[in-house]
Amino acid sequence: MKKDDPVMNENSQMTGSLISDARKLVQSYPRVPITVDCVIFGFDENELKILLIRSDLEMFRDKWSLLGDFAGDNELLDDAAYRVLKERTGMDDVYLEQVKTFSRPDRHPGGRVLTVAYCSLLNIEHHQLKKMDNELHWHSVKNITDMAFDHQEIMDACYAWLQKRIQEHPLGFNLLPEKFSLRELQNLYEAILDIKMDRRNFRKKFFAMDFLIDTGEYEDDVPHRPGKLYQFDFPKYSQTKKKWSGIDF
Amino acid sequence: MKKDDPVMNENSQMTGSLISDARKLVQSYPRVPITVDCVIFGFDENELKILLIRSDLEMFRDKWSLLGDFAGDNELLDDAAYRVLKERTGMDDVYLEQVKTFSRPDRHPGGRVLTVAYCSLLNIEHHQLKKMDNELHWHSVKNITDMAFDHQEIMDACYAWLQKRIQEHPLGFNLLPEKFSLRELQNLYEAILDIKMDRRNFRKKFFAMDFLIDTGEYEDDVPHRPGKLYQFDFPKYSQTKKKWSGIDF
DNA sequence: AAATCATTGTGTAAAAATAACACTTTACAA
DNA sequence: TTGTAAAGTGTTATTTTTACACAATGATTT
Repeated sequence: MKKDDPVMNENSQMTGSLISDARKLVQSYPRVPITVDCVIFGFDENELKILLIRSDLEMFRDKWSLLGDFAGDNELLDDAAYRVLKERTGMDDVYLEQVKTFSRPDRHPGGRVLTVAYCSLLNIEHHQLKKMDNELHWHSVKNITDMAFDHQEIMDACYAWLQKRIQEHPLGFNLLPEKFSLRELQNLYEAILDIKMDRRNFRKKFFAMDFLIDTGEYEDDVPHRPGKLYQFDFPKYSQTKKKWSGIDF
Repeated sequence: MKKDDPVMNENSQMTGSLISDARKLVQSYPRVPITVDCVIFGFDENELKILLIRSDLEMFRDKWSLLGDFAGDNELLDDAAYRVLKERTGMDDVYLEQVKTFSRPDRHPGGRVLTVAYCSLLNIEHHQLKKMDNELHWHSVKNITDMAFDHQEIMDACYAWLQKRIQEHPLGFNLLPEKFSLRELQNLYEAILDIKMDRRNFRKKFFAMDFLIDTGEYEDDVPHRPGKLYQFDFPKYSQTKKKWSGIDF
């Protein structure tokens, strides 16, 4: 690839000569095992939760692990992450986004494994823990310790990503039921951002955005005055392309 | 890894059994060639530029390519990206950040190659194009067509990333000389965001942030009243941890 | 030396967004 | 019927953002 590269070979790029056999070039590259790891967030009892499984590695015997798997041959990373989600939660159509790739050579005890972290948000109520998977549990994000591999670092990165992202994009709704009260929505933001917000200003803000549809329905099962239930108007939102412009460090 | 996985093997995870040989497990994973690709931005003549090289693949004979290389065995991806930068630009200490990983199986004609995109910002004046690399050129971001591989997509992703990032973090200064005038700074923002800004408000904004150090020096070589030169106070900035909180879709 | 030119540098007022803050209403439970 | 817990609602002060115009400066030209 460059003149002084020790691993240079006949297929490497050289000024002035073109490579005709792309396949041969690619075959000369080192190959690395790739996994995807999903940081699956849920929201329950006013706490942000994350879905973890006990590590299946002897050396991480009592540690918790993100849900992941290797990427299959010719499998898109997004597809691999969806596959993991489907296998573990039984859910389709889950919010999923790539966050960051981690490459520390010593991050896996079995040798170099590169992992691509995904952040996923789902409604915890739609998800039935499989009985067979009794090592699969929801954990309060605040109480997590003892994670396998570099999964703490990955989780931290995804959590920070979520905190930022939720303020600029309407993804939080994926953590709630389709119909939700404003109180639930505010609890969600307060839990994720770990701050308290003024209830009146919070409502004003969301009503002003004008993406909440009043369903006409009310909360049920609450031991006090029930609140109205709303839906987020995703179609309207996606038509409304917002211009972003405001420098602020 | 899961009960119904067709590629399951003796090392796969199974409920209730622990894997003792991590190395063997990892060896069972498919391996993929990994590259890094650097989207190197520069700023010159009030335009945002990107550093490209002619593709060395026969089939992309007349196309432009990002600067990249495969990741070496046990090489951190960040290190690989720094290495590419150093080799191509001769520069150290360049701003660099991972943006996104691209995995389309058909993105490389030589077979599956995963690439991790990095965004890099440098002061174009500090960089001398090597004579030997006469296929290495700065291109105005607005005029780029005919890129090899999926490099247009990668560039677009990095450009969008930059537009967003520059509004929230002080990275733009990496594109300017150490000492710069407010006019240069504004031109930079206007070029990157592709908008016009009010000069007075722009100044007010930056002065209010209070991270600009007045060097006491003035522009030179301008055919009109010279502007003051400023430096960005990175140390002060990094001590000032800003709290981010404002929902806005 | 004077005039011209291009750009720097500066302030204010109106508008919009945000933050602070308290009481009445409602449904359920006792 | 009363008590309780949360829903629902409006105003004011503060801050931030926007819009907008003219005098000062240094270099260049005449």
